[in-house]
Formats: sequence, C-alpha cells, structure tokens
Amino acid sequence: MTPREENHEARQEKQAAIFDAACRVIREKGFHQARMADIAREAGISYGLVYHYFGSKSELFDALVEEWFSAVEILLDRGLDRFETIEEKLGAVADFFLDQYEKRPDLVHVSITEFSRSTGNLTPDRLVRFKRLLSKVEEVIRQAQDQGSIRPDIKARYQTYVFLGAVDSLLSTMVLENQPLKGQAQRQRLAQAILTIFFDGARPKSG
Amino acid sequence: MTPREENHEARQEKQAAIFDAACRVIREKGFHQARMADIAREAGISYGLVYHYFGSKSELFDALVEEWFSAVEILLDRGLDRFETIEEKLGAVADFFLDQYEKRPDLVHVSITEFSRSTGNLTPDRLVRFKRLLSKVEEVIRQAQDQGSIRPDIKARYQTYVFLGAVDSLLSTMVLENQPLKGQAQRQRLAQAILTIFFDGARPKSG
Amino acid sequence: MTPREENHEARQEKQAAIFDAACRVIREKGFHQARMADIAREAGISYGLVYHYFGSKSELFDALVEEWFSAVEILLDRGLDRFETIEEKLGAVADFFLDQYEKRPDLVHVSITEFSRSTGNLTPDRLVRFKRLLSKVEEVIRQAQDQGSIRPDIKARYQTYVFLGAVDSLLSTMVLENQPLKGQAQRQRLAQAILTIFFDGARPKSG
Amino acid sequence: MTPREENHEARQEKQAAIFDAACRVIREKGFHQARMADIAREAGISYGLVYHYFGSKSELFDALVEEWFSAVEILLDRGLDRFETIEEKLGAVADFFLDQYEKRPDLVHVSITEFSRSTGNLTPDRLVRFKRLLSKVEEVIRQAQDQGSIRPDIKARYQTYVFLGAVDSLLSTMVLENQPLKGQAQRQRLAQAILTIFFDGARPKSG
DNA sequence: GATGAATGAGTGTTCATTCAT
DNA sequence: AATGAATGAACACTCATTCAT
Repeated sequence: MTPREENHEARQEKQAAIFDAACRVIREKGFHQARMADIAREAGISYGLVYHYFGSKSELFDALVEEWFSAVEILLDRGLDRFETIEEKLGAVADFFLDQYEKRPDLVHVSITEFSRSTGNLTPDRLVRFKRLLSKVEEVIRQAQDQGSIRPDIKARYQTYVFLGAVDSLLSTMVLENQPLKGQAQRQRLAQAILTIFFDGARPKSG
Repeated sequence: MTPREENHEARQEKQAAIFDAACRVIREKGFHQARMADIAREAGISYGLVYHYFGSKSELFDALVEEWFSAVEILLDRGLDRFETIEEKLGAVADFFLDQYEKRPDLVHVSITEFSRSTGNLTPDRLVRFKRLLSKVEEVIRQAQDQGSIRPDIKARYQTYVFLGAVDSLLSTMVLENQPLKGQAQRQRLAQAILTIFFDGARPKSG
Repeated sequence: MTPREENHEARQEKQAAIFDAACRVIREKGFHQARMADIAREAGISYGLVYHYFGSKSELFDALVEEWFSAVEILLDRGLDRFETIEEKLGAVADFFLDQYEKRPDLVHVSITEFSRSTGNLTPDRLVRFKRLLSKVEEVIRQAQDQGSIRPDIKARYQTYVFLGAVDSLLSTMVLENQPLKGQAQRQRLAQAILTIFFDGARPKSG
Repeated sequence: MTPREENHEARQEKQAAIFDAACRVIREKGFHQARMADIAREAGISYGLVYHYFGSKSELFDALVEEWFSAVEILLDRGLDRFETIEEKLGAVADFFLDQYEKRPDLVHVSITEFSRSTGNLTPDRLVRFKRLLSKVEEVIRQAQDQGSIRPDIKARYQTYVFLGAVDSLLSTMVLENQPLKGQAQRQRLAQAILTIFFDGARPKSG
C-alpha cells in the first residue's frame, strides 16, 4: 500500500466516524437540534475538524441522504430483476428495508424521521429520488398485472401505497419505539406477515 | 349578543387567523424555518400580536398538534362504535383522513411532515397520542378476528400496519406532491381501493 | 364642591392609587422588572389607563422621585431652622427618615433601593437633589463648629458622612430585611442610639 | 511553560479583559442598560465571544458579584484576626474598602450602585453574603464591648450601623461623584476622620 | 375617561462557519 | 491534519407606548 493510499484510507475512516456520529446525534435529537459541536464530540474529534471532511452541516446531511438513497437505488436498479415472481420481488423490497434496519438502525431512523417526510429537509432533488421508489414498485406491480399475477381492477399506484405503506408503517413503529431487530428469522416473519396480507387480504378464507 | 361575547368571538377569530397563517407558513417552510415574523406577516398582523394570542412559538405549534390530535381522538373515541362491521369501521378511518385532508389540507400536511415522524417535534407526550391511533385500530381488528371477520393467523398488529400504512402512504404522497383532493366521489374511490386490497388482497381471483 | 372640583378630586385619587401601586410593585421587583402591566393590575385599573395619568413609565418614576425629594426638601428648607442646638437639628433629620419609613415604607424602600444609588436611575438632575441633603447637613454641622458645639478638627463633610451614613445604614437594613417600624418609642430609641454614638463616640467613658 | 498552561493563561487573560470591560460598561450605564454588544465592543472583541467566556449576561454579572464578595469575605475570614485592638480592626475594615476603591474603582462602583441595594439584583443568596459583613463587624464590636473597649450601653448592632454607614457614605459619595482616590496618605486621612468621630464622637472636648 | 388590542424597536442568545496557530 | 477561539447573522421574545372603540 502506497503512502498515498494509506492516507486516503485514513481519511475514509475518519470521514466514516464523523458520518456515524452524525447519524447517532441526528437520530437522537433531530437534524435541527443536532449541533455541529455535538457531532464532533460524539465522533471524538475537535470542533473544527468536521469542516475538513464535510464542508458544511447541510453537506454532512447530504452525505447521509446520499448513503441512504444510493442503497435504495441499488435495490431498485439491480436488486429486483433477478427475481421472477412478484412475490419474490416485493419480498426482496421488504427484506431490503428490514435488513437495512438491522444493519444500520441509525441511518434508517434518520431516513424515516428526518428526510422522508420533513418539509424543511425534503428538497425537490430529494423528493425526486424519494419518488423513484414509489415509481419502481408501481412499475413492478403493473408488469405483474400484465402478466396476470396481480389483480388488474385496482390501479397499480394504489396497490403500491398499500404495500410500501405497510413496510413504512412497520419500520416507523420500530424506529419510534426504538425496537431493535435481530436475526433473519424475525425479519422473515415480519416480511411474511406483510406479504400475506398484501397478497391474500385480511378477510378470512371462507369455508 | 353581549359586548363580552362579541369580544370573545373576535378573539377567537383572530386566534384562528393566526392559527391558519401558522399552518400555511409551517407547511411551506417547516417548523424550524418558519419565523414568527413570517407567521405574523402571513396573518396580516404585527409581530408582537402573535404573542398576544399564543405565548410562544412552541405554544403555537402545540395548538396545531392539539387541533389535529383532538380530531383524531374524537374519531377514535366516538367515531367508530356506531358501525357494525369491520369493513365499515376501517372505511370510517380511511374516510376520516381523506375528509380531513380535503377540508384542512394545511393541517394534515403539517401533521404528516412535522409531527408524525420528526424526532425533534415528537415529544413523549405526542408519541403517546400518536400510538393511540395504532392501538385503537389494532383493537378493532382484534375484535373482528374474534368474530371471525378478520383472518386470525396474522397478528392484529401487523394487519394494522398494512391498513394504516396504506392510508398514510396515500396521504403522504398527496401531501408531498401538493395534490388537492376534491369531492366525496374521489375520496370514496381512494378509500375503496385501499379497503379492497386490504380485505381481498392483491392476488387476482383465481378462476 | 363644584363638578369641576369633584372631577379634579377624583383624578387626584386615581392618580394616587396608581402612584401607590407603582410604589408597591417597584419595591417588590425593582424599577426595571416592574412592568406597566403589573402596576395597572396592582392598581386595579386597565392597562392603558396608566397613560392617562402618567405619560410614561419614566414620568411615573419621576413622580415617585419627586414625592420623595420634595419631602426631603421641605425638611431641609423649613424643618431645621426652628431648632437651636445641633443635637436637635440632627435629631430632627434622623426623626424625619424614621418617620417617613413608618408612614410610607414603600416609598422609602424605593428611594433606597432604586434611586439613591442606582447608576441607571440617578440622572444628573436627581444627583443634584440628592447632594443637597449632604450639603445641608454639612452646612448645619459647619455652623455648629463655628459655634463650638461640634469639634472643629474634623472636616464637616466627614462628620456628615458619619451621621448620614448611620441613618442610611439603619434604614437600608430595615428595608432590605422588610422590618416594619412601629411607634414613636421605637423611633426614638433608634434615633437616640445613633445620636449618642455620633456625639459621644463609641469609646467607653474612662473612669 | 507547557502549551496547555499558555492556553489556560491566555484564557484567563481574555476572561479578565471581558470582566473589566463589563465593569466599565456597567459602571457607566447600569446593569440593565448595559448591552452585551456594549461589553463586547468595550472589550474589543466580537459579540459572540463574550458567550465563549461567560454563559450569559447574568453569569457575567455573577462573576462581578463573586469577585467583590470573595474579596470582602477574605477580609472577614482572615483579615481581622491578626489585629488586637478594636481600633485596629475597624481601621482595617475602613482601609480595605478605601484600598479596593483605589485599586478597582469600577468594581467598587458597581458593587455600590448595582448590587448592594438594588432590589432587582439583590438575590436572597447575595443578601446573605451582604449581611455577613454587618454580622462580622457587629461581632467584633460585641467582643470589644466584652473587653471594655467599646461602650456597652448602646447595642453593638447600632454601633455597627454608625461605623459601616460612615464608610459606605464616604465611598458612595466618591463613587457618585467619580472622585478618584490616590495614595495611602489620602486613604489614611479619610479613615482617620471616620475612626475619630466613631470612637470619640463629634462633640468637642469639653475643657 | 376607560379598555385592551395592536405595534415594533430592542436585546439576549444560539450556532454554523471561518481562521490563526 | 488538527484545534478551538473568534465571528456575526439570525431569531425568539419582551414590553413601553399608541390607538381604535
């Protein structure tokens, strides 16, 4: 490893430490209540050093947004095509969110409490990226309608609301109550519950 | 009408005007970006007068929260019992939110973007009120399970996520895209779509 | 009594009520902490009415100052000449302050805590009036020196500090501890103690 | 000197500079009229920096109060015991105040005009510290009464009023008239005058 | 006279950002 | 790179004063 590479790597690490600290602080206090001083203290570095790695508070926030949306976009761009059935595809979507929450609860917390709804933080640019998720799921559902595996009498958009709303509600509740999520088994149980209702409905099987 | 009553009424009106102005400004810019000066200007009154009617910015915000939650609580406490079937009850819930959005889009907007998820604004007290909605719907669903009108093999809590998540997603999307909602017909179509998926599922009827 | 006189009298009474209220409130909270609203409430009248009787807060304060200094000036101008001896004259001065404190403790309180020392309130104009007291006592003492009834080897000005300082300390202590003063007997005991020390000194009579 | 010590020392110096600036500004305009901006300008630093060193305006004021009372308390606790006679002890008290006024006229000015009498600024806590001075002098005088060096027929408390009142009046006058005090000779003349009157009285020696 | 709503200048405090070392 | 002192714009809140009724 060249000195240059070492240097670069050290930089990456420190940046990641600040990033994580920001996640924790913003999760705890919200974006507006989170002060740069809090983040520096949480990261164990000096006040001014944050500005060496992130040009401003909003740039630091942008990095969180970017981290989140890029993960979502990888899912949307490359994570669904390998599945055949709509059940698998939507299962992969649900899995993705639950998996993210297990691995990076702070980031998911922040994504839910700070950027997915807040007027102040949801810039037009971010809104566009947010809507891509809706559009992609809608598209997947519409294709399934074409193939006859999803009912055609309800607009794909509405079916999207039901499905993504369920995932979002579940995550939101866990986030707001600070419930941790542990293990694939639990994840699958949750995903299964949502998928079952979504596909088969809440009405008991008659007979 | 006595002078005292007139006075009182005038006070109510002015307070409502400030309330509405606050709604619009907070909807537009978010709570933290909304300056008291903006609200005063929007209400067409002087800076200091806001403080005649609301003791502080956070008290003004509390009033919005109160207005919203008290409407929700009326629904929860008195709005569902007169219905017999689970379909009617959940239909009433969906109707309520769509109706509120039609009548008071600013307040609903603020409720979604500012207090239902934001860590900074969601005080423990508000979280409790927020969770009452979840609990009530869960209770209604559990009763329906007991009566055999909702499938018993999925926890009521998960079914609640699906139903309320659908409503929330729908509203959130309309709110974030500033889509107006007009007329009972449109409301019913939306509610019907959600209820149909929720009860019957997305899977096409086989055969 | 003509209607005009009645009117005038009513005005006087109301003004006096506001004056007294101001005394009490300013005594309680200090001039800067005393709000016009507090004074109006204490006087049992409406907010704006204070401005019918006193043009501004500082005018109201001026009225208190005036009331106090005019009493002092009556003492200085007409209250001492009828006495012959220096003992009687200084006794009259001590008596005056103790008597005022008994009769109008609020006004004396305010005079001590708000205008005799406070930089912010002691305008040049008021300082001049304040110094007249010092000068008058100094003059009285100097005359006594000339007549051989006060020792000549210490500047009259310094003797003035001792005498007035003693009176001021006594009053200040009573004021700061909210001690009431009741009856001529108590007044005379206090005055006597101060005069005895002042004239005869603290040293025990040798032999 | 280690870097850390240098740093610490620099901090102390800057803090002292702000302290002194606050003294001057508060002396000039009074506590309430003194704006933080004035103090910053007087100290030659930026607005916000004052808050780096003192958390709030009232904390800054507290620092002045503390500085003054701690000096007084050193006198009371350790400054009088080494003297034998009551003349020496009270002389030390008078000397102390005159010495402080010569060395730190601004602080003494502020102590007289802002915290020794003002209702608004004299918190219960400060009142207690203020009364310790009275109590200590009273105690010293009482001991002298027991030893026969102060007349026993007048309450020690009243004799305290005469002595401290004299010192206070002298200082107050100098402060209100902005008279500087220079040199030990002048100090001694003033102290001597007060002590002479206090001990021997104003009455000329008969015979 | 009497009321209290209305006005807006003034100020303490916060905190993102910059900069000297 | 690293530190933390320094800067100053921004903003909530107060309250003396005015004014319409």
